[in-house]
Amino acid sequence: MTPRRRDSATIKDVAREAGVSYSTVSRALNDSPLVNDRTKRKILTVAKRLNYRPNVHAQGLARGRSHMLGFVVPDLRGTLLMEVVEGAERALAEAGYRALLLHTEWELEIEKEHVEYLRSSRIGGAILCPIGRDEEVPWLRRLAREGFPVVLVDRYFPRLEASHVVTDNVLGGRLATEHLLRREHRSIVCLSDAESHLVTSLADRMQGFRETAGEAGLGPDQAKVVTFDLQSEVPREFPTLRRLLEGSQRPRAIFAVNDIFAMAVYQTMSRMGISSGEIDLVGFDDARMAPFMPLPWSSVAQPKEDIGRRAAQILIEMIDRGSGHIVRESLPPSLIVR
Amino acid sequence: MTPRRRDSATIKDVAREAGVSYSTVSRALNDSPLVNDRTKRKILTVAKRLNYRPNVHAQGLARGRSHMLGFVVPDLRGTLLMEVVEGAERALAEAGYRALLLHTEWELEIEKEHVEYLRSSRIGGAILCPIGRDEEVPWLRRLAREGFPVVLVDRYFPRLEASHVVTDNVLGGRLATEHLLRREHRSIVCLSDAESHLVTSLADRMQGFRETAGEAGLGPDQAKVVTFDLQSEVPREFPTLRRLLEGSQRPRAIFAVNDIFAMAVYQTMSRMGISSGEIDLVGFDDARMAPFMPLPWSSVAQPKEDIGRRAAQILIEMIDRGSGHIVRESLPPSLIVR
DNA sequence: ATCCTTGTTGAAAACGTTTGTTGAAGACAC
DNA sequence: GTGTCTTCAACAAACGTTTTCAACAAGGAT
Repeated sequence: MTPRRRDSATIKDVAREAGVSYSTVSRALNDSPLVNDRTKRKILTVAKRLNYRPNVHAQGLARGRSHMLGFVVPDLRGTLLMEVVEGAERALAEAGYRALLLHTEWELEIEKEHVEYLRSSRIGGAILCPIGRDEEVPWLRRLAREGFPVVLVDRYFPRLEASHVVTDNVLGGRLATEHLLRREHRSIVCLSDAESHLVTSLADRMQGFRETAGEAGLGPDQAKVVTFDLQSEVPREFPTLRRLLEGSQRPRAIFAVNDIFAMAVYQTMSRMGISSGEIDLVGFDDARMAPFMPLPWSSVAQPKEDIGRRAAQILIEMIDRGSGHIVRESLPPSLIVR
Repeated sequence: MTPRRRDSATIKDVAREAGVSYSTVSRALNDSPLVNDRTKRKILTVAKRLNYRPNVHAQGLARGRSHMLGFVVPDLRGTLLMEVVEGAERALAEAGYRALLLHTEWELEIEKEHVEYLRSSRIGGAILCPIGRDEEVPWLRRLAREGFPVVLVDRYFPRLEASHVVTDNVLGGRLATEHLLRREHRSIVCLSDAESHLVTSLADRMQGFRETAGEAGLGPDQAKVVTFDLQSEVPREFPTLRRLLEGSQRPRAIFAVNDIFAMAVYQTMSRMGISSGEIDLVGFDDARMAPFMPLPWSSVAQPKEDIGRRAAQILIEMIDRGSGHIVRESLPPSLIVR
């Protein structure tokens, strides 16, 4: 082999310099109790002087696992994942782990590739936000079955044996609805996505809405659900919303299951000349743009960073303890009143 | 060593199964010309059948370099970096590279740690968005000097021997100003940050503004620069802006050097009851929330994804070619008129 | 004295690749 | 036949760690 530029001191350099064998150096660096304190101190001094840093590949090879993890996310453009990733990265960094960031671009095929890559590259574990709907996740199932440490965020599959951390979306829907009830509304519209039954988080928010409205004695007419499909609406015109807001008996209280919808409502109101005082609007997600709006609306804030942080903690726990113990957590959201 | 669970077939399993030595398998997998085509095909078939995937750590160790790179960014909350990272990740993934995401949290000390980590862990290279102001970057300088492949994004240091990819901010300032001039304004206010002289991107935008205004014959009174410090303003009240917009001789054309400032202007106008038709506002960054505003303003859009993509390409080039060739690129922004 | 501890160290075998070197077999010219 | 070239495959030595095992010394109990 051609000699390579030596990037950094190795364990052998330290050993030679300190006058001990390199196994002793390894032990000293890993703070093993098998090495004398004086020797340990000497070795650490030498290591620092030589600016020794371990070769992660050699460590990964010898240990059979590494301190590298993976994030697999569709993308970061939504209102949630960027902060989740940041929170997780923060917690991981504190524990000495690093994570690869892999985007699936909302493609099942790419997701599968990334997951396979993680498995085969002896990466320690992963935090996933899968795009698959429930049952179309054979590789996820395989992953879990084979004991690869995985934590799902923002999504859960009831029948999948894997840890997850999500927002308590039922509670979120409840908070939003209670807020509107507290303001004396006896008739509330819940604005949701046409495909909400496929997305557990949205379905849960609506369930919270229905439960709370029901408990308050609101009938089906007073607690209506209106769905629309943001993609298929005429760009930026939202005919569905115009229809909803037309006429004098327009709703006075709207719970939008996410802030993108709330934004659409707000924009439509503004276009139709409806003053923002006329309708009580509650969104969900506490999107970054929300507080910047001229007349910001209230929103249910997800504990985004905490989701990431908890997911990281759980993952690290699984790795360090080698436990296959499954943890399912729903973190409580909070209502931001504006 | 305790026997470990065998995660995946190794090169030796393939060799045994195919009836050849494992060095031949390695060569076949790397498509070396030193192995017969028939043998190669057979080996590839067996490898696929056994679901062989190389162990990245072993490869990294043997090759002395890896296909893992690093992103080092302050955070992703701004208007730019998230998309840059996405664009870069996309380009890297296509080329078979993966990247660790490391946040510096705007702390010099953490940045230094991350950079040191990358260097010592034999990572292949990195895309950096450093927080340091110009000369306080000794470790960056060291990195470049030692030939570690690095590409800077969104920032450049004139005296640093390192590649970078940035937006052509001078051109951006020019586009914004020309837009306002085209709309017959003979008096324009440029709203900038109090610390803009420390940030090359903002300084460049202002330079573009001054140049263009000067060429159009606007005097200092007609092309004023107003600076304010978003952090220190009374939260959400922006007294500086109120003062600016008070009175009948308020500016009719404002170029805000970023969309956060544009948002602040918009919000203040709204609070003061100034109709949005009264002032022509141009922002910078094309922030995600901009198009959602009830009356969106125009903005200079940075080629965010392209910055990431180009940075990735340059980095890969440096790594694959082993060339220390320095590439400095300014990508042109474009004006989004709304 | 012998035999166990206990504490500390070193030698050496992994971990799964890449790659320089060697050698075998066949082709071809003499 | 012998010699030289090619083509291909096997051998073996790295890469930098971790970890098992054996070794040795010092001390205490028998």
